[in-house]
Amino acid sequence: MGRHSCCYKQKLRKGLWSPEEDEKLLRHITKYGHGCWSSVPKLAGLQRCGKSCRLRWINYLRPDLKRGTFSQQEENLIIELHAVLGNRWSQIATQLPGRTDNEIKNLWNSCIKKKLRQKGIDPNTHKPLSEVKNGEETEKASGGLGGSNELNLLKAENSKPGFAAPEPKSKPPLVAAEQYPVAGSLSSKINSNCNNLITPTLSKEFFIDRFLTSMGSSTDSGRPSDSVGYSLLQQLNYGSNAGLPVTQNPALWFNHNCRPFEMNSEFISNTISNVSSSILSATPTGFKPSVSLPSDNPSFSINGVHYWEASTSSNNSSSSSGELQSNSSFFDNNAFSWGLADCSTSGKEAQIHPIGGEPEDIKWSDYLHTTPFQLPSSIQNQTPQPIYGEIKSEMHFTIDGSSSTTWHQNQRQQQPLQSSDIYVKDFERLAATFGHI
DNA sequence: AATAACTCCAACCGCTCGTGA
DNA sequence: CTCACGAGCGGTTGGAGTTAT
Repeated sequence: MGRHSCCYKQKLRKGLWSPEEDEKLLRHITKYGHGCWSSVPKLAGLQRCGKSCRLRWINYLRPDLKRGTFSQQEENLIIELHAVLGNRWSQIATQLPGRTDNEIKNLWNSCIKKKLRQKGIDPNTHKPLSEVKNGEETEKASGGLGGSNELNLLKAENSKPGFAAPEPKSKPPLVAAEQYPVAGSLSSKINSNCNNLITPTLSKEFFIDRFLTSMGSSTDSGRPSDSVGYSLLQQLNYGSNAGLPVTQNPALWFNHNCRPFEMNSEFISNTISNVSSSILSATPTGFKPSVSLPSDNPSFSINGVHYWEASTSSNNSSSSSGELQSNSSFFDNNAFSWGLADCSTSGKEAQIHPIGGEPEDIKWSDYLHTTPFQLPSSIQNQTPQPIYGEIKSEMHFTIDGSSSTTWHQNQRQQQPLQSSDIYVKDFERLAATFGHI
């Protein structure tokens, strides 16, 4: 394919961006917005292609970027999301406000992968390495689909007319419950639920895949694609294993595109408002299917089917499948610490440490259980910094380029935002994602 | 001190998808 | 329907910085 057409027209600069270029791009976008990216370099007076400008803006200049090293919690979230989403970096990035897909991808490739391998976990499949090896041998021996009954069944099922196979860009890996207690509980739960609802033979990967595919199509139609929604599915406990009145008709749960409840942002947001003790104090209106969410009633209904909301027990992530699940987000459950070394430290300094206990380790449950009017005082008192001032203060460059060395050093010494600032942004993003801002 | 090896990450490349003519 | 174009995504690379020898 070669260079993009725009790059042929004139000799365009490549490589690292200079402070002057950053300044030009920042100034232009601040003033006019980016509009059509291909016209940005021309209008901003840059010898770059639009694509390069876009990338620079998204990955570096954008004002809402969180800078600095990834927290342990962020790392854990990435691992967990990767277990579910695979290499869908952009989707993973949507769950880490202020982080870019590129940043996450780099972290994964340079750091997390290595750590997982050291822990004996295959980063691609999230299974124990020994198991993966055995699996590969089995696959070689059987030839093709690895001799998996689930996969063979899936193959057979997919060959039926009108039963389109999921075709994700990159197939989400299997989730090893024993490795990731929380993610494992997710998949086993959806597996359990799907098995009960549809057929005991279809694999959990199949449903996860299909669900993710449908979530992907949500993105396509302008709605947020969101694994929080996915987690909420789990938390909703809409399966028969809880002794709930569920239909045996799978179509009510997954349509042929496997879009549960025609889940949309309104649904998710209202679900959150229920699950999180009315974080957004929203009255559910105008979404379908109907979800009635009386705030003072520990139950809710979807399409007329009534469900009971379990009491929150954030400490028990290993509750048996027969119990009502915690209604807190699975992100709450920090029981899934693998004791990975902190990426922010060098190999020498790397230490195994548990998650939690750090002041900045605010939990998703803190989002969900804190209304916008009841934010922690540290957050309430936080005065948002002027976004562009923030960028400039970090750059410290001069127009004449005389301090480019300093500028480059500063690039490497990006200071993390105040955690409370970060979480305010996180909260805003969460709310925005779910359509309440 | 020199330099080889390694790490990290910004940026590029190739591709797909969506949209409008 | 087809084509052209732009946006966006994920994989890969190049180079700057760091560490080891």
